[in-house]
Amino acid sequence: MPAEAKVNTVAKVEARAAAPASPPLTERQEARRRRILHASAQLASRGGFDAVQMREVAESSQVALGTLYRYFPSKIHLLVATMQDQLEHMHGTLRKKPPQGESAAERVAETLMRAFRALQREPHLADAMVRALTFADRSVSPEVDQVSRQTTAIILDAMGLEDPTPEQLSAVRVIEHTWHSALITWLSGRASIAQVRIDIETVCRLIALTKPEGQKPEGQK
Amino acid sequence: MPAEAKVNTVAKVEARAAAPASPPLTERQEARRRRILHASAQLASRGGFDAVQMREVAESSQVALGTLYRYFPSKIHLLVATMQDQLEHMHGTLRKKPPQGESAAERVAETLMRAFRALQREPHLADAMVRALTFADRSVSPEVDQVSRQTTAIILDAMGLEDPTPEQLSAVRVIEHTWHSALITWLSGRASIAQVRIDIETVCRLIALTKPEGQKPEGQK
DNA sequence: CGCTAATCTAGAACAAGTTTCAGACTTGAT
DNA sequence: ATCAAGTCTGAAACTTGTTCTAGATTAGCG
Repeated sequence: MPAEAKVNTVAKVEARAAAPASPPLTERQEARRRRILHASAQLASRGGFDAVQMREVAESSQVALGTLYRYFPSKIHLLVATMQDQLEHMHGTLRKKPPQGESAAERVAETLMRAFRALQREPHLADAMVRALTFADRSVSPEVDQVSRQTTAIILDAMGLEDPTPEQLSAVRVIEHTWHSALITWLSGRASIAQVRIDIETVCRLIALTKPEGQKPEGQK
Repeated sequence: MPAEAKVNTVAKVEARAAAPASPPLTERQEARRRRILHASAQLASRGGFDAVQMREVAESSQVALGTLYRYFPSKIHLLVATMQDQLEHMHGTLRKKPPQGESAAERVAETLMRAFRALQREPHLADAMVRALTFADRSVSPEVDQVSRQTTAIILDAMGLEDPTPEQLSAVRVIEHTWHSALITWLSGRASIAQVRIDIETVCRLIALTKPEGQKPEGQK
């Protein structure tokens, strides 16, 4: 079925007519790219950020070092792309069984906790991806932004919103901030799993505050 | 006995804020340490994280490379210590002119925005410190924790709280998460200064939610 | 097919963080 | 003053991310 567009991490950022922005990849190139991402995720799963060594990735994916750098201009780019990959997969998984909570806040918290549990199964991989994400400098902005958009989409999905208000988008941004930072404190051993849950639940309360005026917060108490 | 006391885990220095009184450091050692931190901040101010090169720090502070590593076991340790230094200074500054807002939320937001403005004056230094902070792994946990405690203290100061409830501490943790993560998005050019302000103001609204029930939220609306 | 440009490969080379080592220097105790 | 233990220095070595080069392959095109 040709309808299967390349959902790949290669941003479908078309649009520019004149710009040679998105080169169509050959079969073999697409295969190389997949091998590289697979090797990256595999090495990351073993030993986290430090275990993803460019020479090893190149060898594992049977590609020359120079080629690896042609596909991903830095280790950070590679790991952020790996995260894009995983995020897509997770978004798909989450879509299949939407959260059950009554309020938007509950659903978002449930969704994030589900994602958190998935990360706990591969803590080293989580380490590599999250560290890369927060360490990324300006040269990786487009890719990091893409990850951010994907995360936003997941949260908005959980909220069940079509077109959020600016206020709601602010709340979502703050939730993302908390999510990333809480993950970091967990990964570096400074916060327990329980504490991450509390932080997520706490920040999700913000959602109730941003409801369009007519609605009253669906809180408990 | 030992000559110049063991500097090894110089970092495990008690939680004492700015106590040059108790450390087991010689005069000359204290001076070395200060030279190193000064060189670190200076180089960071010029070119950010990348400009802080251990060989340069060593040369600038007139210390052998091996000695630098004895004082700060890694570049990350060094930069986190630099941040501790700067934070102390900032806490002192903030104490002198406490924020004016009526509500706790307003005061915290004002305080963080003041800190943010200070960081904007030395964006490269901010880059070096914040990147180091979020990139730090478990081996730097004690030092990062110290920075976190200091930040918590600043926020609680702004709230005017003596003994916060667990709920309030959760809110403060979420505010810190947002603060760090928002800084990162700003440093990497993915968020504007205005957006950081909005995020800070948004998350500070959480404070009103965590008041012990007796008290009415001090906002109007 | 034959050509040209782009891509890929192997490997060396470079850069910066980190480690190691022998020898000179300090310090505090005897 | 002397000595043992701990510290500092200078320099080299090692590690891993990144860049560069020359030659082999591949892709697209007339």
